[in-house]
Amino acid sequence: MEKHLQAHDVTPTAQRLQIAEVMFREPQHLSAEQILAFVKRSGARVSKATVYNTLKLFSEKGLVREVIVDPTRVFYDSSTHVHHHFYNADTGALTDIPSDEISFAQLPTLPSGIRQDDIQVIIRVRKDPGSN
Amino acid sequence: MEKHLQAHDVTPTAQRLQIAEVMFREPQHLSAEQILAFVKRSGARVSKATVYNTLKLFSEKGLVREVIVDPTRVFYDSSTHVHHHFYNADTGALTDIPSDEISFAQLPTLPSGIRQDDIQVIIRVRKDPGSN
DNA sequence: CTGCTTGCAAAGGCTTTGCAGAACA
DNA sequence: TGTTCTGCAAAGCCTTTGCAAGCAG
Repeated sequence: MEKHLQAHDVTPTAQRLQIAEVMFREPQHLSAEQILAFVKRSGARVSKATVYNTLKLFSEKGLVREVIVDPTRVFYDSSTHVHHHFYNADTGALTDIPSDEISFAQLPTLPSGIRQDDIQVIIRVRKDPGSN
Repeated sequence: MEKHLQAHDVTPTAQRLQIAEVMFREPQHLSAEQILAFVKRSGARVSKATVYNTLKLFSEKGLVREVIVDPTRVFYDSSTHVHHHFYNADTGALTDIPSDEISFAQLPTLPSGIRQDDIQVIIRVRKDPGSN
């Protein structure tokens, strides 16, 4: 884990390692709040500010990916490879779309001088009212 | 315009018409703040709360579409048909991807009891550092 | 009258910031 | 010793809410 951070040019401190531990123990999507709770639950002492600082640093360094899908909070995705999401508007749950279930026939060309940073497909779903 | 609101089951009040006027005079993406500024600039008296209430109502009634792409604010899109966006992370500008430039080869099947609410492709772009 | 709408100000929730102390090289 | 990192509390920003006054049918 220490090597993983260093490989991304992130100095591994105790707090960063604890946050990384939570994020990378399995592929998942967590809000800052949830990450803070998990880290504290594991017995560590980390402040909210450090969680935010660290997540920002991680996303700049390519360790995690920000998922902007809920106007009230940012989710951090521990999988950085390109993949897409279902967002359940009823429950707030964010789940991966299996990569073999979605693909593009055509993608746009970018204006010159512009680089693609990320592509995200978000399929917003909710409970079918007819199935109640 | 009045008919347009009524057709979507929205009682046309003075404030709602003024907001609709701004939103629908051309296809565009605006934040609540920007909409408030435009409405005021046009000489009307509308409160911030009413702008928020109205945009929420409009999006519930399918008159506008919320675009969640910037963690700090919601954009409202006056085009409600399915289409996708470039988001310029440097400038905050949101622009449409021409619909003939993007298409899917495959889309996922949804779990039963779940209905698709919306699908959005967001291509986040930024200035190419190599082109400076 | 009765219910919906508006507006002001206050409250709320997430995130950032200022700054002093701690940790590290 | 100098730089980076951490943490607390306060500040900031966008958005929502409470509630009284206004309006419409």
